[in-house]
Amino acid sequence: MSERARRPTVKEVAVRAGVSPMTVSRTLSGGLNVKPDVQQRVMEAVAELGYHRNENARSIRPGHSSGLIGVAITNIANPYYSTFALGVEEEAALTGRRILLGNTSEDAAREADLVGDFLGRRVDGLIVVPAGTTSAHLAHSQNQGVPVVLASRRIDGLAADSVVLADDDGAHRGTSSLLDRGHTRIGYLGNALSIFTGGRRYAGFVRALEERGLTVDPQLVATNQQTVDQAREATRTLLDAEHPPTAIFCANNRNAIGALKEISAQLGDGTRAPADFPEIVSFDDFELAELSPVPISVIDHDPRELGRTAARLLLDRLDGGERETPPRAIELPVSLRGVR
Amino acid sequence: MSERARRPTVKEVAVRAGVSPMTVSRTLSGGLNVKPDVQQRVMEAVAELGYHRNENARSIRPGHSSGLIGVAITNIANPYYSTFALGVEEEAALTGRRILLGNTSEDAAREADLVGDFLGRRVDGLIVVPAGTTSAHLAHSQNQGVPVVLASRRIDGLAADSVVLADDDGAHRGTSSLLDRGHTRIGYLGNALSIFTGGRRYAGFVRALEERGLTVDPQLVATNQQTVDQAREATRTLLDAEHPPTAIFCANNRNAIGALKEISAQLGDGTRAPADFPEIVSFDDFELAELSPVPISVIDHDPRELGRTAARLLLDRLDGGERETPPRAIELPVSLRGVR
DNA sequence: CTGTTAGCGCTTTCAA
DNA sequence: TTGAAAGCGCTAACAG
Repeated sequence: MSERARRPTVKEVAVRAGVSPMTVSRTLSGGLNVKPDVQQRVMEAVAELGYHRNENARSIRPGHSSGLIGVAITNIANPYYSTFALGVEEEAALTGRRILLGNTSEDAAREADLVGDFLGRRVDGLIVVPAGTTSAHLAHSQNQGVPVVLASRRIDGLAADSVVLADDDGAHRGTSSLLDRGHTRIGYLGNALSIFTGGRRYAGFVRALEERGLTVDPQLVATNQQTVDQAREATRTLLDAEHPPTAIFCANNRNAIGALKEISAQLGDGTRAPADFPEIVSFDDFELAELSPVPISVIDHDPRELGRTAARLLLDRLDGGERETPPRAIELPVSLRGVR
Repeated sequence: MSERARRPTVKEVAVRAGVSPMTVSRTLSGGLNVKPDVQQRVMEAVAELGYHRNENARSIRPGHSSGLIGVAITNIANPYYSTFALGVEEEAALTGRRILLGNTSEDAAREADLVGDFLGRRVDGLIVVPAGTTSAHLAHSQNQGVPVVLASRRIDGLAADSVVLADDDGAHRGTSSLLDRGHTRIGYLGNALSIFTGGRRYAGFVRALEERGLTVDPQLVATNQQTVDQAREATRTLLDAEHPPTAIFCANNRNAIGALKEISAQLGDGTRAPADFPEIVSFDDFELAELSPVPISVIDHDPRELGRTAARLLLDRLDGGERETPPRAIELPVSLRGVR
């Protein structure tokens, strides 16, 4: 590809500038105690050779860190998480740090692998949307002085900083708003109850019903949809039931979108009107919710801010005085918003 | 956070296992020429200490590489690019490599910074959705033996592998389909023509019109929308014109979504029917397109596959025999699909 | 089968 | 203001 397919080192820069490697190093770290004209020469050599300090070599020296933050996400392709990642990236970039990104596909074993790999790469810290409920790998990271921040989901028994949403409150308010509008048969579509958000949102849903003296009809509850297609399938089952719900609470955007797709498809045959279909409440806003053929409200929150907050918690531990403080558990508020 | 906030090294593992560092190293690299029982002891020490090889230290040794791929994307939060990133991540993970992710926000200077940083971290290669038309930083990367793959957009004058979409063909087919249905006043919403995809898609649009003896009406063309809100604004202008278009070609999902949002909002006042609004063709499929109040077709393609292809091109250079072959330019086909 | 030596690229410490 | 030495964690190459 080129005559010189090697990356220059301090030594080469030094030779070219006619100085010692130390002078190059000093110049590159601010130029303290280096004569201006020498600095000049060094910088020229750097430019001519296209030299970049080897950060990996630097990071193995005592005291130095890698400037890397490991981010383990369950599904990068979900706009919610990718926006989250953007928030992390932005905040990390402010401190000159970079993001090492890994996708866990909601698989705890993969997550553990990933964390091990991240530790091997000497990340300064970890931001994790945990896929499982085991925390050995994360506790291990902390034991080695690599702080962990949990985002969106917490893990019982792991003393780590965390940012989560007001899942219970949001689900409660969303469900209550449906009850206020007179609904009594309310369906529930969500991810597994064993997942932190799944369990909490379901709890809020149930609490709202029980406050009004209603009990949950198991026929109307489906809680294992991870993808839009699965959600759509579950919606079909709900709609085809003998007594279909008049409203559906969707615990996340995957499920809400699946529901809308199914409703829209069934409307397509022209035999029924939008009023024949349940109204929707979705935990998570999403693009084009306003095109819904049925009334929809969303429990809104800002994934980017979630990412920023997670990053700030971590950076506090790394750069701030928060080395040894007890874990902080932040719960970000959500807001209920009628979309149509 | 813990008593032992230090990361163990080979040496400590060696001491604990009662062997030399070399034996630890050998055991960890497959155990060739190490007695099984010694391996056993080493692995126990590794587990007890929670040891992870320092990849940064390994990577500075001659011949060894960092196992990192730098990915520079213009906007991670765009579902299109995050799905692209997923494709890259998946393919990279197959070779044990990780993704170093940076967001350029469509800013060429930031991209150059990012690339410099990536080189400093000794990435094995770079996958870039270029934000600008300058390529010095990328050529520089290649000169140092760090291959570059361009995705979605190419840069004139840079001899690098690339995967792009059949932009011209897709836009041509989409526009032609509108013409086939009798439209003659077709609006155009897109990103800047100076952006690779923007220019190519516009060219396909124009070509389709000209083939039918039509010329472009500048009043109906808006080409500087980067965000959904900007697209919505541009749509309003188009719809409010004296002779609004009867169809709109949207050059990407941001613009299509903005158009749908504006149309949906204007429908909300109840004074007009869907038939009063233009039909849409969108380059890029997107979630919930089928909820469109007006007929819509999409020019469909798979961003995940784009990511995978980009990664494969890069990995070929890294692991395969493709070190010195001339650049390969791949153009992925797209398909026109009526959504509603 | 195992250990010693040396050196990757860099920078802290010490000496000049 | 500059340089030489030493060592960060790791592992080829060479002994044994």
